[in-house]
Amino acid sequence: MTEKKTATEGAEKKAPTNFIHQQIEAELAEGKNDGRVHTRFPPEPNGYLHIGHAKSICLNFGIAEKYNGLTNLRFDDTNPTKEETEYVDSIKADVRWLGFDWGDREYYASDYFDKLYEFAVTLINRGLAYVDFQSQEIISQQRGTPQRPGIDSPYRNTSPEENLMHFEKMRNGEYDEGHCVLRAKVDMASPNMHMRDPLMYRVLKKTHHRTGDKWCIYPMYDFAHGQSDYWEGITHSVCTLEFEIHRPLYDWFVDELKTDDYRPRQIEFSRLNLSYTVMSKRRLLELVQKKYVSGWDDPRMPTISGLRRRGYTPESIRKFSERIGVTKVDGVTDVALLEHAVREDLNKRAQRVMGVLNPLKVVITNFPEGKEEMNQAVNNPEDESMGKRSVPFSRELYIERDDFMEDPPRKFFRLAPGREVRLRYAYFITCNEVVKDENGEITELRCTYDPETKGGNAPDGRKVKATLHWVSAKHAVKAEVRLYDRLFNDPDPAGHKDVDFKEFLNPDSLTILSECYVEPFVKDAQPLDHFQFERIGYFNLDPESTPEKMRFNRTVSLRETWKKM
RNA sequence: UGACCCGUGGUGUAAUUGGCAACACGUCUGAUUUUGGUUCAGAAGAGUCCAGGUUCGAGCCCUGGCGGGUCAACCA
Repeated sequence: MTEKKTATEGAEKKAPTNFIHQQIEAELAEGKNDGRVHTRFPPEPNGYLHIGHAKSICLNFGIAEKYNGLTNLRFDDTNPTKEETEYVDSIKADVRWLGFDWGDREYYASDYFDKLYEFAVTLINRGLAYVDFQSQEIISQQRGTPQRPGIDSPYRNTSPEENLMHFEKMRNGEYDEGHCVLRAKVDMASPNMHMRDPLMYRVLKKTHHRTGDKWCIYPMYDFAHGQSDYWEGITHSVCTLEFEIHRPLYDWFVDELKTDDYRPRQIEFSRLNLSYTVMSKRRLLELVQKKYVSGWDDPRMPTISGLRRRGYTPESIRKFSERIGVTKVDGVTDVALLEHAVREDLNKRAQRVMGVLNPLKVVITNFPEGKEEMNQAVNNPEDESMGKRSVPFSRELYIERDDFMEDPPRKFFRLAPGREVRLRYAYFITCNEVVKDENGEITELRCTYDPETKGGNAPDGRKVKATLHWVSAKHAVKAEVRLYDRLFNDPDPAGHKDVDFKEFLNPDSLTILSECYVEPFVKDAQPLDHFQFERIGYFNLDPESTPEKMRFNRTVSLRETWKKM
């Protein structure tokens, strides 16, 4: 239930300072905005949120928390051809799951369509906007290149009256899609392409997920975003680097709108790139649509929903976001940092349990047939309050195939012929016989146990070099376990100019083990419950798991310092 | 041939705003251990893209290079 906590709980008020915090503090010192700090998280509802968004969410809500401000959730829904309520719902669920609360400040760019329209009319009246009837190609040509200035559109000096009439007609649906657009009259010679008379409105005869068929013209993002921030009283518009070049345009629009000194200040930071994965919504959408993964919440996806299903906790994601910091340098963050964050979190909270992934049968020849014993096991050595549980022991067990070697190398100190090891929380056992089938495959181990070592300690003080996990064959729950590996083989799959990122898909990113045995304790587990399978890794119960066929996802393996040679 | 942004160990960040480069991850030792986990102790690894300049002193300031990124969607 700790996952229900809001991010504002906890006492770590001294969050690491970054350049954005520094700028805010400098402004606060100047008394800007009357000391008010107000941020926003502005996703477009055209896809699911990913870990990169989590960074932004943590940053924005973190700023508000640190400086006693507020954060709005605003959907930038200016393009009805790509946006859907399914995405709106998933985004809200993900932000909440991460532990953040936007109160009643849930906004939509579409809330401002009327005001935006009025503002466009104002700009037309001021001679700062005009309707252009040229084709997309011509407009694009006239815009020039970054190196060469653009040239004026022949419609650039149409009178406000005429523009008004045309704009009205656009709104009334009298012009077809693509027939004309409304453009801002800024500067066709600007070195900044975005200032070369950018589009404000286009005709789109599409039904909008919120405004229905009320409009057949829709504002461009660039014409809506800055004003939305302004109307919401946002003081700091934090966004990613690629919008840096848009900033002068946003400022230009807001300067035409504002009535006093207040203007949102945009600050850009570098988006998160994680090694061995892709982070653009376009590519993630492609993976989903072309079925390279099972969906947006496939546990291999870097989406919030994927990470959740994989077994990541909100706390671990927030901790990760905090640790990677915020800068303008764009690089690639090693997934190892993310993995460390979950391990650290899960180590402290995950219920320990024994589960055998690749079973090898063990018969304890001197243990009476039909006899059963219960052993006490610690639920979490990191948290005594989690108590203990009983684990059944009997004559026939399963151990991990990897924990036995017939001809072990020097550094292998698990079970081998003639060798004694400890079964965790149970007894010392010694392997006496290796049973094989006609192919030479080991099918069973015959061992003896030492009754004196009950609980796992020898009264004579003798030691064993290894402790194995095990499960009683008769009592075990059979389960399916899904092992996940990185989705791509390349550290930067999207970073190759001539090779499609899908070329780097890892064919072994999912391994399904259908015959695993877990101790009966997990029977009552609920979807998403976290466990540590001792000596193996962290797992959680998949939402599609059923009591008849339990399914676990491996979140991350335990750190493994022993390397097989 | 343009404009803007960025360059600190392998990776992500820090450096009291000009004072002998710090932290985390990762890696490698060793100790402890009924999880080859955790924990603990320790080590290696950058002299801050390069070259000049200012200064008693530069990762921080200036100049010029070099390298990387972004920008020419009726996408956001």
